[in-house]
Amino acid sequence: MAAPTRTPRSSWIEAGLRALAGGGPDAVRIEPLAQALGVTRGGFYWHFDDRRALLEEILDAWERVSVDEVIERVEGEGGDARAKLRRLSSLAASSDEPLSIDLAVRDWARREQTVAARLRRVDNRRMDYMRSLFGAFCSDEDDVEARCMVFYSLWIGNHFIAADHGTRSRADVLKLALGQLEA
Amino acid sequence: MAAPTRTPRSSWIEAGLRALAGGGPDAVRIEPLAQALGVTRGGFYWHFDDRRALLEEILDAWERVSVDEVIERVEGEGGDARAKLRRLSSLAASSDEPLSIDLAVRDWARREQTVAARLRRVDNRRMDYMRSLFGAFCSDEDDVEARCMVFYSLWIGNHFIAADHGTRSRADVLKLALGQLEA
DNA sequence: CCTCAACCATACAGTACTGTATGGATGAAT
DNA sequence: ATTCATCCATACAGTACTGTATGGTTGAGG
Repeated sequence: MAAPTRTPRSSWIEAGLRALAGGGPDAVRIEPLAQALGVTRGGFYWHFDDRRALLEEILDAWERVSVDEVIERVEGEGGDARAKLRRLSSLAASSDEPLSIDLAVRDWARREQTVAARLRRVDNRRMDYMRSLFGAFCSDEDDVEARCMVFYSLWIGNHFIAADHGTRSRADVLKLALGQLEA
Repeated sequence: MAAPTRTPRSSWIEAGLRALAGGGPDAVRIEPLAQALGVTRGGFYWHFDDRRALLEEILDAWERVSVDEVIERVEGEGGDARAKLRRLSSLAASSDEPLSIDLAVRDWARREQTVAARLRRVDNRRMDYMRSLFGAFCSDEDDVEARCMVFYSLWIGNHFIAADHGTRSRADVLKLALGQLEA
């Protein structure tokens, strides 16, 4: 082939993902991205048609890993459904970058139809997984659906809610709430 | 006095609130706001120092009404705690503009400390109100706290989650989940 | 009718981008 | 050594704002 890619597509997408996590879609701008990568915009337009195309690929990348990554980490260590739910909830409570992207996409989806469609696919696949976990020890279908919604709402809501809980920590309250779901 | 204000402070703030609801803080720009109001930016800088000052006042306005408005509408019609909770949840499920602002502020708070502080005040006041409602028929303090968190997470999560529920509607699932909280 | 506070329009300079055009530079493969 | 795909820098024109300066315009109160 030819020379090794110094700043390949993936670099732009990764930088874009970081910008999205940090400042939302409006913060994904080519000039700052180039600066962060230590180059000029010269190479960007060789890889991508325009900013819009990058945004699409950023969402592609997010959609591709946002479900599998989570499920793999939970399934990898075995255990029963309850153990997996506990692992899933501790994973959801962590505040790393993938989660920040998730939250940014959620807000973005409120104003862009195409983003909403992707979020819907992701949420449906995650919900399916949760259904399988709750379904393992819960026979009533209505009950499973309700528990999934509560579980997922706590997962997401935890990061969008800023309330204090007096003497208790947020983790304490989450533990209490999630305890009910395992019964 | 002098001539009546044609485009007073409040008009700019209201327009800003609408822009915030529709496109987040980055969409609150003076030039488009002026266009929406049918004027030029001329008058804006008579009322406000700069864009930042408008953003502050927008948040002031939101913070001022976002708690009281909700509580007044729930308390106004009387009934017991359970009835109030049902009214509160139906109010939270509606997708009007005040709620859009709420969601926009939540995402905004993730990247701005000053916004996070305001959100915290609002969430704490709302949480206090919910505590009083759940506390009316629920003696265990841990239980009250957990129920508040679940209730509020469903309230917020409902709008940030895009999953489908098979044959059930979102409203059905919410009803099921909230039913548990009233027991 | 005059005044003055409140408001609005216009013009200007500046910033921070966008996308396009063009001419390199680099290094593995031949 | 040459080629060629891959990547990068620079320059340009254009857009959409920002904040400032300045000089109207408007209409109720005196």
